[in-house]
Amino acid sequence: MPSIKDIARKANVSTATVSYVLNETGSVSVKTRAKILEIIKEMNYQPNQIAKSLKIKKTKTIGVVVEDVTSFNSSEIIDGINEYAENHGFSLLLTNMRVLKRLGQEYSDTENVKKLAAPAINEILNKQVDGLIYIGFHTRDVTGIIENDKIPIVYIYCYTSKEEDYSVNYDDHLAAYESTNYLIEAGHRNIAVISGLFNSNPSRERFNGYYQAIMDNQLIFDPSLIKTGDWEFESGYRLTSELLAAENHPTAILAMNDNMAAGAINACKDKGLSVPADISIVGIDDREFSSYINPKLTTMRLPLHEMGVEAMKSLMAIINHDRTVQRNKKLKCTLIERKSAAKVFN
Amino acid sequence: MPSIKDIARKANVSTATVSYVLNETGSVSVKTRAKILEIIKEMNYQPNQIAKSLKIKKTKTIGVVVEDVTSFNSSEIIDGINEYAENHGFSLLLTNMRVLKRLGQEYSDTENVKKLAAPAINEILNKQVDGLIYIGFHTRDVTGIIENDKIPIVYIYCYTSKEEDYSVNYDDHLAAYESTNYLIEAGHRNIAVISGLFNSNPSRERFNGYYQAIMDNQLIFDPSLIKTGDWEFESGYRLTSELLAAENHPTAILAMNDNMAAGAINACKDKGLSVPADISIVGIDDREFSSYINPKLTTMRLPLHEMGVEAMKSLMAIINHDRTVQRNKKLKCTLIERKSAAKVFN
DNA sequence: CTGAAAGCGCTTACAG
DNA sequence: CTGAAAGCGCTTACAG
Repeated sequence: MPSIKDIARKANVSTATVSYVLNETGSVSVKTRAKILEIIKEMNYQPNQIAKSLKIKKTKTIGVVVEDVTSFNSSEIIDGINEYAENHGFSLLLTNMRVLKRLGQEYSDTENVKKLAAPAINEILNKQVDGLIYIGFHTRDVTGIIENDKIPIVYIYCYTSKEEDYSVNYDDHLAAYESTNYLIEAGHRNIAVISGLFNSNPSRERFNGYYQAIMDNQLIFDPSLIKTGDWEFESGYRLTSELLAAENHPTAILAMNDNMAAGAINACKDKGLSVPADISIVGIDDREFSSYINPKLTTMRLPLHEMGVEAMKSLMAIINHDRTVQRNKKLKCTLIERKSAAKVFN
Repeated sequence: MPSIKDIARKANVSTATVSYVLNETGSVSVKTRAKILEIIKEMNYQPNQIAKSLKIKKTKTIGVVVEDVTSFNSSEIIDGINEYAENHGFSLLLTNMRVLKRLGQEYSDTENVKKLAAPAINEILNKQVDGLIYIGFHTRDVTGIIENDKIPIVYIYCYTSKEEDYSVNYDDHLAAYESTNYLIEAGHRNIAVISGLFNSNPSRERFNGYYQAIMDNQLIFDPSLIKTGDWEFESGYRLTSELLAAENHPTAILAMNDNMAAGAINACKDKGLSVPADISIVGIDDREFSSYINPKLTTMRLPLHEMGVEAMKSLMAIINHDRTVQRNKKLKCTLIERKSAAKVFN
C-alpha cells in the first residue's frame, strides 16, 4: 500500500502538497496538481482514513447501537440511516446488543439493558465515532441506559426523559386517529379496540387517537369495546372472541398491532364470520406477514426508513452545532389499504 | 479526553510504561503498575483505538457488505456475525448496498451490482478493516463483484467460481432431501415439487435432493409432478392449481420456498381442499409469516445465525493465516414441524 | 505556489 | 524494570 510519502517522493514534491491536492485545500499549480494526480492514479493510491482520522479528530463514522437487529423494525431503520450516511460520506459502526435473545422479556428492566449497553458503547466511543444512534426495538423510555456527555446522540424507536436529548419516533396518536377515521368513513359505528399493554406509552397514545376520532365524529364512546391485550397473537384471538360473544358485536376492530390483528382475524373465522364482509379489522405496523395472511391485512405502515433518515439529519445537525433541530421528531404512518376492512352496507 | 501522555505525566513514568500495563506486555513492577492503574481509573482514561490502529496496523474491525439489509435473511446473519465479533473483540463496519431497492430484479446482472459494490468496498478498505464479509441476499455466483487481493474475505449466501475464495451457505440438496423424506415417512407417495427458477443453483440442488429421496425410497419419479415456479407467491398458487386439476393429484407438495408454499396453501383452500387433511405442503426458508398463515407452515429453517458465526470463524482463521479452513461451508437446515403437513391414512 | 516541521495518540525495539 | 526515541500516515500552521 503506497502512502502519501511514496506519492510525494515519486512526484518530487512534499507530502504537504500531495495532501493539498488530495483534499483540494491550499493552492497548487495546475501543473504539479496534474502530475500528482497522475501518480496517484498510477500507483492506485488510497488515503489511509485511520491516519487522517487521528490527525483531524473526526472519523466520519457513526456508531449505531441497536437493541436487536432481528427485531422486525430494525432493518428498515438501518437502511434509512445507511442511505443518508452513504450520501454524506459517513460509515456505520454497528453494534447489536441482542436484547431479545439475551434478556427475553426482561428488557423492560433498564438496568439489564444498561449492562449490555455500557461495554458496547464504550468500545464504539474508543473507536472515536463522531456520533451515536441508538435504536430501540420497542417504543419506551430508555433513560439511564446511556450515560454520555461527550458525543452527539439520537434515539430512534425510544426516547428519554431528558430535555436535552434527541429522538425520532412515529406518531402513535395520529396513526390510531387516522385508522379509526378510516373505519368511521367506511360507515362503521361500533368500533372496538384491542390495545397493547396499558403501561406503554404507545398504547396510551393510540387509545387517545382512537378516542379523539370517536369524539370528533360525534360517535358514542363505549368502554365495553375497549379490550386490553398484550401485543401478542393469542390476546388478539382471545379478546376478539370475547367481543364477538356480545349480542350486538362491533362491526370493526382496530388492533394496535398486526400480531393481534392476525389473532382477531382468526377468531372471526373460527366463529364463522367473514372478514371483511361481516367484520372489518385493521392493524398497525405492516409486518411482513401482513400481506400474506388471508385476507391481506389493512394496516398502518410505520415510517421506519424515514425514521433512520431523519435521525441522521438530526445527528448531522447536532454534530455541526446546529441546535435548532427539533428534539422529538414524530413521523407520520401511512394507511395501507388491503383486504381486511370494507365499507358497511345497510 | 486524557491521553496516554497525561497518564504518564501524572504517574511520573514514560508513556511506554503506561502502554505496557495497558496491554499487559513488557514487565512492570507491581508498584508502578498499581499506581498507573489507579490513575487510569481516576482520570477515566480510555485508549484511543484509532491511534492504536494506526500504529499496529490492525483495526480489529470487520467490514460487512450486505447486498440488502432489508432482505429477510440478512438480519439473522448479521446477528450471528455480531455475536462472534463481540466475543472476540471485533467491531463491525456495515455497508448496505440496497441492491433490491436500487436495482429491482436487475441484480442478476453482476455489472450493476459491481458498480454499487466498488465504492462501498473502497471506502471500507480505506478505513483499514482487517477483513471483509459479503452477504448476498440470494444464493448465486457473485464472481467479479469484488476485485480484491489484499484482504481476507468470506462470502455468505453466495459464492464465487474462484477456487481460492471462501464461502458459507446452507445445504440445499440436504434440505430438499430431508423434507422429501419427511413426507415419504408420513406415507406420501405422490409428492409434487414446485421449484424455483431453474437457472438458479439452489433450484437445481434442491431438485436433486428431492430426486435422490425419491430414488432412495424406491418410489417412482413422475416428471409431471415437477413444476417450475419463479419463487413468488403467485406461481405457487398457479402451479398448485395445475397440479390439482389432474385426476390423481399429489397428496403432498414440496415448495422450494415459503412464498410459493403460501401460494400453494391458498390454491388448495380455493379448490375446497383442506391442508393438511387432504394435502400436505412443506416449504423452505421459515420466513416470519410462515407461522402466521393458516395452517402454520411446516418448513425448513435456514441456519442464518450459524452462517454468520461460521463466516466469522473462517475469516478469523484466514486473518491468522490458517489456510486449513474449509473453503465452502454448507450448513444444515432444520425441519420445523408445524401444521401444514400430516400423515396419510389409508 | 511549495516545503520543513510539528503533532495527532499510540507501540515497540533498544539501551541501560 | 524503565525511558528516550522513532514511527504509523496523515494535516496544517508557518515561513519563504
